[in-house]
Amino acid sequence: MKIIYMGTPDFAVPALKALASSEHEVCAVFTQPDKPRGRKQILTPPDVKICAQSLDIPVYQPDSIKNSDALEVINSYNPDVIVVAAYGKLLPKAVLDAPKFGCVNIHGSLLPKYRGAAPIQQSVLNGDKVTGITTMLMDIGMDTGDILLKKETEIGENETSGELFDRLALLGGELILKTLSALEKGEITPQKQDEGLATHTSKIDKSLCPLDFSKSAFEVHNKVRGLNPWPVATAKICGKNVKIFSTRLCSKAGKIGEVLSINPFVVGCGENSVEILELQPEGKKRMTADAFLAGHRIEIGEIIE
RNA sequence: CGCGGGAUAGAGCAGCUCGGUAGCUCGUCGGGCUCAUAACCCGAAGGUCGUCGGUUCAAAUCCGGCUCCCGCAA
Repeated sequence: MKIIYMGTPDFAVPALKALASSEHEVCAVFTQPDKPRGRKQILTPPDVKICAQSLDIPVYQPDSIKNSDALEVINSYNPDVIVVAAYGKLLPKAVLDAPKFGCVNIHGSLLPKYRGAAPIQQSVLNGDKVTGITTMLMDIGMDTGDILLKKETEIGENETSGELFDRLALLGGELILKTLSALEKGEITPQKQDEGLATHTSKIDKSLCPLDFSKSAFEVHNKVRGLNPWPVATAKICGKNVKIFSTRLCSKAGKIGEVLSINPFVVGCGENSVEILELQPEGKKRMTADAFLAGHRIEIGEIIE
């Protein structure tokens, strides 16, 4: 099939690669405009653009996909299908209707659960045991289109959003190939989503970062995993903001926020406790809890916020 | 010139105001204790104090330039 691919971050790269090395033809890639990133605000191209360029696929970065120019470009390629993965913009009806097979989205959850912006982080934040990838025929709504195929995967007890992202991105690549070949042969009957089961996720935001040790250890641990690698959960230790990169569940019991042990570094929660493994004080580099404690006099019984 | 923290032994920190012997915790190595140990005791090795220059009898410390790392904001 002749494909136009739309995607932006690293999550969308494996599927693009999978398509490019398949029997299908990726004739053009749409991605978000380069954006300033990092401390120096350097203009950085999206990962999908870098990948597309290395594959010698033409790249388009319109500010808006809603104007007629974009539609003209799309029509000029006369695509059989548009594949969308974390593109970052809603597509207008004219674009949805342009390709013969419509627009197929690769979504990082088992729809209709977790429609919207951050399904992968949300599944980790909620401590789900299972998640997956869904391919669906896009319609006007936010992830409301008819479902084509699903692929489940288990979430590890200590798996971070970043790790899950990487795995799901690869699964997405596999699933989109299956989806397209089945779609082409007419072997798929699109399934309506069950609106009664639908849930929606909003964007992840830094206001989620501060840890609340009055919550159960499970919830604290899920927050640490779910916000890694971005924006990363934080706690106040020795009066400073400290990012908490990784934790492990621990069954010791103690007061909320109380340091229960120094080696390992265990902090009491509302229920049970968590062992802090890796952290980063503001202005410092990321380090193990061991290293941090070597230079900071923290006593057993001290309270952390 | 967006705001701010930082660079000292393999790791993490103190020392800098007030210039004068390189310090702490951990790790490493050796020894001891112990049925045993990641526990405890004794000892040792390991640092051009980021870099270049200035002031000074004397600079980790005071002054100026440079490089690199990081947090916030975006």
